[in-house]
Amino acid sequence: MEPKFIPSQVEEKIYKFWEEKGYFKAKVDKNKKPFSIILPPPNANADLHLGQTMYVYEDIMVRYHKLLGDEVLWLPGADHAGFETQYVFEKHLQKQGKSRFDYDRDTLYKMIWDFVINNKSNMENQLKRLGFALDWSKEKFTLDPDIVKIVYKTFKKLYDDGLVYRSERLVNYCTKCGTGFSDLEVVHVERTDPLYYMKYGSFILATVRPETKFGDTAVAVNPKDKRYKKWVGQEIEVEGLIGKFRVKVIADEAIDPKFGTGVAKVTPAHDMTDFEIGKRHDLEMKQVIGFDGKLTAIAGPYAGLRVKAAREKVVEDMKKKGLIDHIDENYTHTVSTCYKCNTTLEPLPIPQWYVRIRPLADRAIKEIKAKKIYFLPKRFKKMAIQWLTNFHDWNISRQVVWGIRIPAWHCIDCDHGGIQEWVITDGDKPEKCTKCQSTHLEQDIDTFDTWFSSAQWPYATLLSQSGISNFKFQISKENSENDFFNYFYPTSVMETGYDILPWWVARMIMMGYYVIDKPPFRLVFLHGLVRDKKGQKMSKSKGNVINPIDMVDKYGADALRMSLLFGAKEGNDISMSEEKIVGMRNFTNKIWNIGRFIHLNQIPNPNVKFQMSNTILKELKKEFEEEKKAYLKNMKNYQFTKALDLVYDFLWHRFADYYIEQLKDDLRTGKIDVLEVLRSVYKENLIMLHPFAPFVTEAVWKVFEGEEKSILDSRFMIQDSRGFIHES
RNA sequence: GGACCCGUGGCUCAGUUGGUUAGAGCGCCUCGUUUACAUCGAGGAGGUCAUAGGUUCGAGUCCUAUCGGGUCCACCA
Repeated sequence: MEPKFIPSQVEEKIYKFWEEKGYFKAKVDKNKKPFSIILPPPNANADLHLGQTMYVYEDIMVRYHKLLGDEVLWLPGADHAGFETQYVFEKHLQKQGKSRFDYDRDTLYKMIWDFVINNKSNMENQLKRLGFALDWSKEKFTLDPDIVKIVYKTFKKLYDDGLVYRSERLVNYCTKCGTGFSDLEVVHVERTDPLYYMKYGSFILATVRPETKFGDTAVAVNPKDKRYKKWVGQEIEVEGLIGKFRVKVIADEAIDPKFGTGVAKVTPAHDMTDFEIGKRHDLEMKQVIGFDGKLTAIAGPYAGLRVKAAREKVVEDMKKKGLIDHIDENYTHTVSTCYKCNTTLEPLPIPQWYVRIRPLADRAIKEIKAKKIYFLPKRFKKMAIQWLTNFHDWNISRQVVWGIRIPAWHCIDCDHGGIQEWVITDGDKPEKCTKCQSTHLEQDIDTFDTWFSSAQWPYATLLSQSGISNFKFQISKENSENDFFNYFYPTSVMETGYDILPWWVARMIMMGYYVIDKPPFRLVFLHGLVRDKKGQKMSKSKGNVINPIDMVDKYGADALRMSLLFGAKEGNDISMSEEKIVGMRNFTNKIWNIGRFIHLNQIPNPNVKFQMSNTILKELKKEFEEEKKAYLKNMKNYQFTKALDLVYDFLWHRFADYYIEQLKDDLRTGKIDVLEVLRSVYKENLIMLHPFAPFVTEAVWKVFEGEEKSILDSRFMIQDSRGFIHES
């Protein structure tokens, strides 16, 4: 044995050994208890970041359950990450002086496909470098044909059940990224903008968006506002920049009499509230801002200007005409921005597909309250319910090429008074329009929100394992012919960062119950965010990012893994620093050297007699039993940090610093009882440590037991109250 | 406007149903290297547990308020 543990010499060899010997492969074994986790699928085109190394919690659970003797499935996957990936790819194109508009849809899709597939193995290799005991034979990609098929079927079922509908309401649209979003992707930013009090016919009213006035189709006041009562129902004439125009005065509860002058212009095409008012009063929609972020022809001479420039010009011209009463320069309000590029989002009228959320969310809330799904830490249960309670209908259409195209076709021939007839299938192009039998059908150009497919990930991945030809997609029924699915679904644990609770976890619960009538998982275990050593968020711009693979190269996977747990509580944010990883590297070396010392001295002297009466040995055995008991209790309760802490402290500061020092001479003189106790206590500690530090424990194990042996064949031996030792 | 988290030695954090002299890692100080490990060992300094009340025989731990830091949500033009 080397005097130091050198991870780079053993890690890859050991991982390959595990894979080749099938230690990570799961199969249906009804004599064993199943334990299953679906890995949150990392973005296929991106490198792993430190946040994703937190999935080490899953590896800990997985290996722990293997050592308990359970049948374990940890299923890997990759996410096509629609909009995210397209965004990255566009940056990529920009560097070459190109843009996505230089290519047609199919070409662009093919290019992104190649880009992603080329990068996908990166992410996979990085998961392997971390030692994750994933069953690679079951890996899925969100764009695998069988997964796509399941996504289509889910969509069709939702549609058939009336839970998907098409609506022309306003969507938060990013004119730079060229797509609309769901509520969750909108980032609200506080901003100080001028509030313009402008002369508007007989009124003065306040607005931050004078450039949208060309789309005004009413003026609204609160019905209880006495000041303006007499005007309600009348039409007023307004002197505008492009001539006089007439609008109705309407009364609506949405108007706050205390805001501004209590009068508001109503622009149904560009403001969420105004849109609702417009619906209530049957107002016309005039779109002033186009999808390119420029004003439309309606704006007359201002057409073609971008929003910001248009606003400045409009204000300037209004000032000249004396239409600005005064300006409040210190008005603070919140503005919706794009989470990706920070551009101010425009509410624009685009037809999109929506999921009717209430029935799905209510079911999820009911089941969570009935404790069908548990949360750790407990506080996230409350958060999940709060989220599910506040969800609005979910816009699942994205104006993005990279993704699963929505299986909806509309008929070109029968345009019923502007309302399109849609035919939804589970993927195949329909033969003809159901209304007019026309064969002129055109597919929706939009793709699904990535989260729509990820929401189905647990059941989609497991259903697909039986092969696309014979999977059964039955609602509210047992998938009785799919053993694999029935054995591992519901999965045992969903472990992920708390930051995607609403985006992903809540939606998986909704979809899992809706499609399978069972929870997708029994327990939600949420980990915290990785921060730098000062507790600040890691970001490229701050330059405080730690690349996990660099750390693995330098200190070994075990060190990195343990540094993610050490001194942190499950679910809390964790401060990371290279110093911390160094500390854990030192521990892996300590583990190695304890083994080395025992190994070097394991030559029993036949002339020395057994001395089981040795009091230090008795003490050691007693302390070890206590350690192990506490360890198992903590592991069972998902208190992994505590379990690691226990072994760290025992092995280093008790076993090595105290007991070995005390027994050193006895060991060297070849006392077999001392050797055996030290050996067995040490080996049991290796097993306990294995979920945390799989490589060094396996490496030492092989030195002790032989190259072909694996610590993964070990089982926790538990002594019950009557003193019998058996597998747990 | 609503919700959540945090405030413990220089730094980053543990402290699970309230109970002996409040812990760890790193940092710092002193000492130690003939044969497992200097990626080591022995020893040490250092904390009014944010503040003020309250419950209790007893509170870092429960309750209330205040201050300070962070996060998330929210269609007031």
